[in-house]
Amino acid sequence: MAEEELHRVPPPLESVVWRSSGGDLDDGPRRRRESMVNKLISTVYSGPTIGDIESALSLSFTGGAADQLPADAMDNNYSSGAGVSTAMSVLSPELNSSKVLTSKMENKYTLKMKTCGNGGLAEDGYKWRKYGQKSIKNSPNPRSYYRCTNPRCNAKKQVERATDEADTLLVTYEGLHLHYTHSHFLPQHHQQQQPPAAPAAAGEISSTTTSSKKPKLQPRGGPAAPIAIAPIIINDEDDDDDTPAAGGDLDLQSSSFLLHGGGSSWQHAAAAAPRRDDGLMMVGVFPQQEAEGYDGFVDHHHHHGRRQLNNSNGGLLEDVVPLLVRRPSSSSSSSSPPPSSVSWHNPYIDMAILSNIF
DNA sequence: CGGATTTGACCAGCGC
DNA sequence: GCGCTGGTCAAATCCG
Repeated sequence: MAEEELHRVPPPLESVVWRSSGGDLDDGPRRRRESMVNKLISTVYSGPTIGDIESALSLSFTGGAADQLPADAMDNNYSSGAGVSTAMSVLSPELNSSKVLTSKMENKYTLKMKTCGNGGLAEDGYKWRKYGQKSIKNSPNPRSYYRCTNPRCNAKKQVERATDEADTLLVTYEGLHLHYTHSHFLPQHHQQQQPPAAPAAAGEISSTTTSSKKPKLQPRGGPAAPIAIAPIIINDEDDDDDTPAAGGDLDLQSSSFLLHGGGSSWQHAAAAAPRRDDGLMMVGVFPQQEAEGYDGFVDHHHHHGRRQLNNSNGGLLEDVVPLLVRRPSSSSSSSSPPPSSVSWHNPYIDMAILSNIF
């Protein structure tokens, strides 16, 4: 099927993970931001949520703080290095507030993603099974329906091409993943065998996880190249038991992650992948609506004894930003620099968003 | 041979 | 009530 030819592996990501606002912040904003970041930090990803991001961003970026971001970071084509750029965009207002896309279902949000020429798709760390496809009225492109293969997970997603932008995909996620991303279960030693060069690693991932016909995150026959997809792994300075997460201590190689405070009530949290000629680029994360019934939600597979961050809005962070952002494994929790000025060098990251689309 | 995908059928919700 | 539409089911098919 032609639609499956598009499947691919996420492109390599550039280093700089978190852009500070230039390092000249007042102590107040800095403290607030550090507080925010610390809040986000825990040793093991324990399911921070959209609400976490939103609250965190509101602490750090409201009051015009976003203006303090580097100009390039404010640009849709934020560039963090030569040959690397990331992009974030806001869905058109009608789409953002679309009643069509807004479901009664909570935790439903849409990713607007842009393919970059290779016709490929990034993985999102989860394994999906297609269970239907429908032609949608007034749309030349069919909509595909996917369900998470995890039996205890009711997460679903719908994928369709944007009618106005041939290279743009609209991926609507619905429901919560009650488990780690697929890659989280990869043997740690696999992940530690990650080659130091992220681009090469990404290439290997691409070659090993992409087949000519039915590329899959984890092709049958076992895990291929170690994939470091991930929710944001946050380290809590106050938490000494900085034991490795399920995914192990991953060196973040060539990663790029950016939380961007939006101007609206919704703070867009986007994991920005570098643009690559043959890559796929996620251009935005847009919740359909604020979820309301997931207060107290705890993913028992995530917390590992760690506190569950406030989850007022529901929606696992990994659903929104399926990234693994973890400081280099060599760093201990006690010696790690304050995350507020996170600039991890040689970090490894593997962003994955889409899978099994067209 | 087992698992994933395809695809027509079926069902529910909604508007008229 | 009827028709339209979107979402899901499930048998057939495909593929490694």
